[in-house]
Amino acid sequence: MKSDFSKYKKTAKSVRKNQIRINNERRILAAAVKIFAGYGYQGATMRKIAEEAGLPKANLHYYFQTKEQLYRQVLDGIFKDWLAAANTFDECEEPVEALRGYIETKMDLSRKRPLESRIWAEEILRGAPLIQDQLEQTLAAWLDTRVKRITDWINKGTIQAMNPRILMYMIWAVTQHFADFESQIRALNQQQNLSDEQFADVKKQVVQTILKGIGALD
Amino acid sequence: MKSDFSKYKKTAKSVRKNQIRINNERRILAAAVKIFAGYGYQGATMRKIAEEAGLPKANLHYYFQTKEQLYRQVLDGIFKDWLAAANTFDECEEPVEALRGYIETKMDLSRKRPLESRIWAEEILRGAPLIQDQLEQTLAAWLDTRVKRITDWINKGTIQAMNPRILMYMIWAVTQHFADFESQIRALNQQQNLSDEQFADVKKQVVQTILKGIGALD
DNA sequence: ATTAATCTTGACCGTTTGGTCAGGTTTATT
DNA sequence: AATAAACCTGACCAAACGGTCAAGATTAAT
Repeated sequence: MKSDFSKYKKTAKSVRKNQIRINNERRILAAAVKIFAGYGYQGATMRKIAEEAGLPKANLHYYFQTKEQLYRQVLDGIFKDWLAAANTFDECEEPVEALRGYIETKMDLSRKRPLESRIWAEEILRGAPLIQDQLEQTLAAWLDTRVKRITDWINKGTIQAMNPRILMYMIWAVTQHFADFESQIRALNQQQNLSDEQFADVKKQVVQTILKGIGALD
Repeated sequence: MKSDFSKYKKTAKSVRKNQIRINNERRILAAAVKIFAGYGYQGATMRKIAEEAGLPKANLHYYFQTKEQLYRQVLDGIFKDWLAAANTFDECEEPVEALRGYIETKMDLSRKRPLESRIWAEEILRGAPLIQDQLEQTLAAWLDTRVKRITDWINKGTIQAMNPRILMYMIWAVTQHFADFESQIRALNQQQNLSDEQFADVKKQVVQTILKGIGALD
C-alpha cells in the first residue's frame, strides 16, 4: 500500500515535470532542429547541438541518453505538427474548399517551419529508418480515410475520375518542395528567397493548377 | 624543344586514359553513388565505398584525392544526365507535347536512377554547398530560355496566363517526388514499391493534371 | 632487357565522434 | 536544518573517421 502510494506520487511528478527540465529539454530540442536540418542526422554532432543550445555536451546526454533518442523526439514533434495541419483537410465539405484549405495550410506550415520540413524530407530520403512504423500505421490510416472522401466526391461527380492517392502524392510533392528545395529556388530567383508576395503567388497558382487539373474548377 | 615534345606526349596520354584507370574510376564512382545515396554525404564513409567497390581504401585515395572530390564527380555526372534529359523540353513545338515529353522523361529518369535523384535532393536540402554555382549559372540560364518559350505560348493563347517559373517548380517537385520519397510511398502502398503499371498510371495522371491545370487540355 | 611510370596496399596518424562518469552544486521534500 | 533527489560538467575513453606514406607489384615505353 505504501509502495503503491509512492508510485503514484512519482508518476504525478514525472507527468508535471520540473520547470528546469521543461526549459532545458525545449532548449535542446530547438537547437537540435537547427543542427539536424542544417547538417543531416550524420552530419549533426552532439557538440554542435550543445554549442547551439549554450550547454555543455554532457548535459545533453543527461536529458537525452543518445543522439538517436534526441533525433527521435525531434521527429515525433514534427509528425505531430504535420498531423495537426493535415486535419484542415476535413474542415470543409466541398472539394474546392477542402483541398484549397489543405494545400494552403501545408504550404504555410512548410514556409513557417522549413527546418522541420527538411528534417522530415531527409529522413524519408534515407529510407525512413526510424519512422517507418509511423508511416505504415498512422499516416497510412490518415491517407485511407481521405482517399475515401475523395472517392465520394468522384462518385458524386464533383470532380473527375482519377486515382485519389496519386492526387495526394502530387499535393505533398508540391507543398513541401518550396521548403525542401529552397536553396535551388533561391539560386533561380536572383539569389533571393521568395518574398511574401511571391510566395502568395505560388500558393495561388498551385491551388489553381491542381484544382483545375482535377476538374474541380471551370 | 625536347621538353616541349614530352609535355605534349604527357597531355595526350592523360586525355586517353589508361584502361585500368578508366575501369577503376568507374567502379569507384558506381560504389560512391550507392553509398552517398544510402547514407548522405556525411554518413557515407570512404571505408563503406571501398567495400562496395571491392578495393582497399587507400586505392580510392589514389584515384580521388579526397572524399569531397569524389562526391563532386558524382554530382557532376548527375547534373550532366539531368541536363541531357532536360533537353527533351525543346523537341516539340506545341505546349501539350513539349510538356508531356518533358514530364515523362524526367519521371522516367527519376525512376530508372533513383539513387542519383536522391543524392541531388540531399545536396539541395543541405543548401547546395557544392553546386550553388552550377545552379546559379547553368540551371538558371536553362530555366530562363524555357520560361521564354512558355511565355510565348501564353502570348499566343495556347495556354492560360500564369507564372512560368512556378509551373516549372511544380513540375520538378512532382517528377522528383516519386524517386526521392520512394520509402514514404512504399509505406503507403502495402509496403510495395510502385509496379510498372502503377508508375505508368502515375505518369499519366501527373501529365493530365498539370496540362489540364494550365488550360492546355479540354 | 631495362627503365620509367603507374598502380596497389597494409600500416599508420592526428582528429573527431558519441558516450561515460565521478564528484560537485542546486533544488525540492520532510 | 537535514536529507534526498535532481541537475551539472570537466575530464576522459574506445572507436571510427579522412587521409598519408613507403615500399612493393604491375604495366608501358624505350
